[in-house]
Order: sequence, then structure tokens, then C-alpha cells
Amino acid sequence: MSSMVARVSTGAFALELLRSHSLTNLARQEIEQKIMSGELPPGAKLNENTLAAQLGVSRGPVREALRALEQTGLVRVEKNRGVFVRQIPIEEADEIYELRAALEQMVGSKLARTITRGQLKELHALIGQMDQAVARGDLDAYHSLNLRFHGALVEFAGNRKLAETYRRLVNELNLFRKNTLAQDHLPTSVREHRNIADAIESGKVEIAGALLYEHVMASRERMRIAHAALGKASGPARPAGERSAGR
Amino acid sequence: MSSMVARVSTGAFALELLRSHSLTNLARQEIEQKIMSGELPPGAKLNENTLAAQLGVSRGPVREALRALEQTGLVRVEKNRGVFVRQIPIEEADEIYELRAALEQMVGSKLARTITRGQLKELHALIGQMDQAVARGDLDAYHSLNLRFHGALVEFAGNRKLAETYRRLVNELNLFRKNTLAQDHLPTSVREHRNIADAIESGKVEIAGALLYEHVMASRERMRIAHAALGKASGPARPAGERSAGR
DNA sequence: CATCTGTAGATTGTCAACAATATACAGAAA
DNA sequence: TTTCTGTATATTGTTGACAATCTACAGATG
Repeated sequence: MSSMVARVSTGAFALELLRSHSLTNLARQEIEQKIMSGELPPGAKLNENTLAAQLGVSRGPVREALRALEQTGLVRVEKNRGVFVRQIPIEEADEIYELRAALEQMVGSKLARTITRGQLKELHALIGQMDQAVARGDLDAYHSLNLRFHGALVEFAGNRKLAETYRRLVNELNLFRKNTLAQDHLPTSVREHRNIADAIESGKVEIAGALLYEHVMASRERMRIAHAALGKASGPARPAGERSAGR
Repeated sequence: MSSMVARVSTGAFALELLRSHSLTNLARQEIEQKIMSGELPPGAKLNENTLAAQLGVSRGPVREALRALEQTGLVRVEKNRGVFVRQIPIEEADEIYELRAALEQMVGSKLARTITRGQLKELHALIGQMDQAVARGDLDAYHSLNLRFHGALVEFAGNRKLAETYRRLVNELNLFRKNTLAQDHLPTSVREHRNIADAIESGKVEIAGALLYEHVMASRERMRIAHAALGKASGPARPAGERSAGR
């Protein structure tokens, strides 16, 4: 009996996989992963033949995937020239931060009204782990936890459209981060997270929203500073396969 | 001499056209237009062969365009079944309105600080036209002016990412509106627009943001009421080519 | 030497054919 | 009649080939 349940369950699972896993979707996920992991850095050219060969498919699905990724802001398509991983200019990163701040303000206000004990527990757990990561000086772990913290907030807000929009923006910011290697100032960031969680917990609608807004905008400020510092040091080295942006 | 300038100028124009106008882009624009105009109503099935024939191209570019449109939220792709114009359920429209309210709040606050006299003039001109449309009882004209008013606000805010996000959300809301045929209560809406413009003009940052937030949320309320009323009357008639949404 | 021109190779854009899947419908069985 | 089953048809998924365009580079020209 239990084996039958298992069989049915895996069968349904496999069916679900087949339902959405066209080669186009496979290619999209795979290419997105390559970009997010940094294997394909900003400015890199995406060769259709190479990608198709790597995935073991023809160019059709790859091209469809690339057109989809263009809409998500991860790549840029130049007719007859090719597809490139987008390089987010500082001005655009600025805009994205500002937009993201507005979204998180909404999230803070909403959560101050609706958050549950279980959700609060998750937030505090993440903050605790961040403390440890800071103590260890583990930047990567902190960055990952930071993403999870904000991601959890957005998720808890219970608005899927908001979550999807937020995800898209964060993806683009991630691209920018790879460009500049900018890093936050951690201890400050952790303290702000605690204040945010506290404001949400005590139901302070306006404060929670304002704190999240300010947190994101402060993060933008730190990004700007790090960017300016690195910009002077390394100069505008441009990856191969990239043409002048002047157009 | 002037004819040469003209020739060069039109030449550059034609070149610019050719640069972006791959058949894929052409197909995307054309299909999007068909959806927005209502020629392809929500729930309608998009046949690849038919579209390709109408546009005089092969299925390849059409498929790429459809994959792009999927990411913008205008269509839904079901593997091996086809592509359908999305039907936005009321719950999703709710979410979009809430998100849009947050964005417009940001717009209001920003504009209260940055708006120029010329921009204010444009806004007042639009409001004046709305008055006339209401006096004539011209619903279509009013709706169009309403879109332009909010579009102008968003544009004036000077954040391209915000503008792009906003455009996407409004497109989806437009899809929902076609579903329900819901209409705003005009006189109330006009008064709110005037209050918003005044708050922006007098530089009241918080008030302008709050008014725009409330305006959008009130608009959502009116939408809900109209939707509920129509829902009872007409029943859930489902367009042809559509399968049960239960999955 | 610098710049231009033309050609060879690589890459993208587009198409048409084939394979895999879903849909519609006729006929059988209860 | 209703329901099931099998088959014909239509539609989507995928591929490989060809055309159009761009890039790199060698040789010509000043």
C-alpha cells in the first residue's frame, strides 16, 4: 500500500516535471543559473551554438529562452550582434534601489499588521545567524542570509505580484553587485535588521515601513560609496566581446 | 543642402528601425497590440500558425515573441496545449492594485519635491479634459485620460525602472478590466485627481503620497464592487478554447 | 605608418520539415 | 442513452539547413 502511494506520488511528480519542462524552460533555468552563479559575468556574450551544445538541444529553444530572459532584465539583445549578460550602470542600480525601498516600505507596513508568531521566529533565527556570520567575518554567508531575510519579509507579505516584482529587481541588483563587487557594512546592517523586526513585532505600521525604506536607502548609500571607491582603483576595464555602450 | 540633411536624417531613422525591428520584435508588438485592443480577448487561444500567417512570417519568430510576452504577464503558456491570453483573477487584480498603490505613493512623494511648472501645467490640462469628458458622459475618453494622467505622474517621477514596472502592472490590470468591464465612478475620481495635483503643487510630500495611495486603493474598491455586481449578473461564462483553471 | 577595402569565416535571423502530443469524433460496449 | 476506446486530424515542440549580417584580418592605397 505505502509503496503504491509512493509510486503514484513519484508518478505525479514526474508528470508535473514533464508538464513544465519544455526544453525552452530547461534552457532558461540553466542559463539564468549560469548568470546568477557568475559563470557568465556581466558583459559576457552568450553564443547560441555554444549554449545549445552544452545543453544538448538545438538553437530554437535556446533562442526562445534568451528572449524570455531579455524581458526579465538579465540579458540584452542586439540584433545581428548577439545576446549579452546585462551590465547594470550605477544610475540604473540607483533607480532599482529606490524602487525596492518603496516596495519594502509597503512590506514593513503590511507585516506590522499581519505577521504571525511563527514568521517572527523565522526572522529572529535569521538575524541570529547573521550575528554569527558577522562574528566569523564570513561575508558570503552574511550576504546570503541578508537575501533570505529580505526575501522572507517579502514572502510573508502575502502578495505574489509583489514577490515576483521584488525577485526581478533583486536579480538585477545581483548583476550590478557582480560588476562592482561592492559590499555592505555588516554591523550597521545587522542592527537595522533587528530594529525592523522589533518594529514589525510591536505592530508599529508607520515605523516598520519607514525603517525598511531607510534601511534599503542606506544600503544604496553604502553601495554608492563602495562603487565610487572601486571605480577609481580598478578603472573601467571592459570584459571581452563587449562593444562601446555609447548609443 | 536641406534635402541632403533630410536624406541623411531619414536614412538614420530607417537604420534605427532596422536595428531593433527583427521579425520577433515585430511579432511581439503586433500580438501585444491585438491583445490590448481587445481583438484577442482574455482566455483566447493564440494559434501559432494563424499568427505567423497573418504576419507573413514563420512560426519561429512568433514563438520567440510569445515567450517574451509570457514574461510580461500578458499570456500564459501551457506545454503541448498552446498559448492563451491571460485571464487575471480578481485575487491577482487585488494584489496588483495594492502594489500599484505603493508605487504611486512613491511617485506622489517624489513629485511633491521635484515637479516643475511645465509638468504641473500638463497635469492640470489633463484634469480639465477629464472634466469635459465627465460632462459629456464619455466613459472611453475619461478612461484614456485617466491612464494618461497616472502615466504622466509616473513618467515625471524620473525613475525608468519604476516606469517600466508600472507599465507592466497597468497592462495586466487592463486585461482584468476587459474581463469584467468594470468602470470607475467618475466624479469622485476627478475630485481625487485635483486633490492630488494640489498636494503635489504645494510640496506636501507625505500628503501627496498618501492621497495617491488612497486614490488607487479607492479605485480598487470601486473595481471590486463593479466586479461583484457583474459577477452575479452574467455568471462565469468561459470563452472557447479554455480549459478548467483548476490546477 | 595610417587608413581603407575586400574577402573568409563565424554568428545570428529565418524558414520549412519532422516528431511528439493533444483534441475531436465515430463506433463499440454496457 | 451513456461511457469508453481507438483512430484521424490539428497543433505544438524540436531540429537542421539556408540566408543575411557582422567580425577579423590581409593586402592595397595614400
